[in-house]
Amino acid sequence: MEKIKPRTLSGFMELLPAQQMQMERMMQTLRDTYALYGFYPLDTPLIEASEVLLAKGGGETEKQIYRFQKGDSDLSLRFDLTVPLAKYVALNYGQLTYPFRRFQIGKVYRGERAQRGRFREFYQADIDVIGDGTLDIINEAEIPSIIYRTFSTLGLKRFKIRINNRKILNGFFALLELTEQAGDVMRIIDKIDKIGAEKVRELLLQERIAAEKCDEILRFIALDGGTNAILEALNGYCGKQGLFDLGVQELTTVAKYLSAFGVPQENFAIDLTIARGLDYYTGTVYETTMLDHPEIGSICSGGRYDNLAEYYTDKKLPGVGISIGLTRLFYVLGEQGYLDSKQPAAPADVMILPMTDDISASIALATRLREAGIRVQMQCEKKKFKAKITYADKLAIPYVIFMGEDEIEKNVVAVKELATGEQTVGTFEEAVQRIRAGICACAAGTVITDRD
RNA sequence: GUGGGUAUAGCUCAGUUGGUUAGAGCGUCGGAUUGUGGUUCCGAAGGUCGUGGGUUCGAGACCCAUUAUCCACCCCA
Repeated sequence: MEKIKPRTLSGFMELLPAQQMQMERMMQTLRDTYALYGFYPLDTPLIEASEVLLAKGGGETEKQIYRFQKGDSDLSLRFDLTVPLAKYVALNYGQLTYPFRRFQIGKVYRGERAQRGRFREFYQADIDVIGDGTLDIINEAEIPSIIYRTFSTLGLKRFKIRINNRKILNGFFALLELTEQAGDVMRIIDKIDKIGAEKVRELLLQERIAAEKCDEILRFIALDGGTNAILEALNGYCGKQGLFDLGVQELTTVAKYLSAFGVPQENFAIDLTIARGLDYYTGTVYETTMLDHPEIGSICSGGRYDNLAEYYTDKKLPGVGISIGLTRLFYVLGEQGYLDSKQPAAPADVMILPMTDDISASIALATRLREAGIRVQMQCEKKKFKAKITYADKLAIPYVIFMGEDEIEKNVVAVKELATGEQTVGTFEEAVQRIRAGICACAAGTVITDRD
């Protein structure tokens, strides 16, 4: 019979078992960290009615969405977690308590061309806080502190959360009478890291923006010298434009509370070039990059939006949130050699190797070990001894317990640590103790090995 | 959507200006070694060279088409 060649679609990440273990650990770290800040977990369908997902209409998302027909239904795969959140909140408005804090880790789909670090199916890990009518600015400082803790817990050190406020940019553009082109200008200046100031100037000129205004913009977004210096310089521009002044005030507050939340100076910075392409952000915007790998681009971004669910309800629902591109982050970390290989990603702590025809004693032992919280795998295939122990070795299972006639008769447990070859024979309790000690020694928190 | 590259064993790849029977490393399986793995040694299996057509006495190689895939742009996590 002709075989069909197995293949995985381009842009879809599929991992081998050991890598998947690392991915799962990373996800668990995110869940645990988010939970520390009092967020509800949320899960929503991968598929939604197209009219719901595309309520906003137009633009890139419409081109990139996976859309299909099933019977008479027009359906689409979600392309982010924010739109489903908006739908969810609008739908369950009356049953939620505000501010509503939720986190969601899930796959999203974008039908664009795959490339390095760019996937068509990928995980996003989102947190958002949604207010009913109002939402305090303090949330905009808390969010980056969660990013900080998340990345720190993962084991990353050399990253920077860059912050800006759209009101400042919009206000500034208004001062230059560029309100009409604000969206285009933002998209262009957002690229400055990648293409440089000269190119940005060219692109701005192409938008038919006067040369002196281009220079004004470039001079403004280049403001630098640390948080305090930038805030001071921004104050110099105040008093001419209401929105601008409000933005400066917000940014000042966010910067102040960021420190209070314990984010170290070296891990955040005000950066007026951060604009974010998406046009629904209205205030604070975030972008997080790895200092040693700026070419990767943003690994986490988000911001403040004033009207989450405007396409579904008249209720005003302001929010602030961030999204970590988990698949890209994982891919990039793996490629850069950051993923911790010292921690073997074993599916079990111990493998029992029965050597008798009747394996009842081995089963009983496995059950007792599992009750003690130890992950156990039994190797009961009819294979040679060598094959069985090789199996444990390949899976990086650290301990093997031999259950032969001698051990059963004397009611002892023979534990061998594969890495050292050291083998001990003792009571069940001694075995548990030894295995537990071994697991603890290598199971401390982090997933990533960062370089200082 | 635009531009460029690649397609040979399960994986990574080599294959000379077109010339007999298409190779290596890794992996897999068997053996040395039936209650002690990793190393070593010996052996084996595994390929209609992406697909279709063309040029030629002769094509894995050259040409055309097609599909897949990668990289970059657009846009984004």
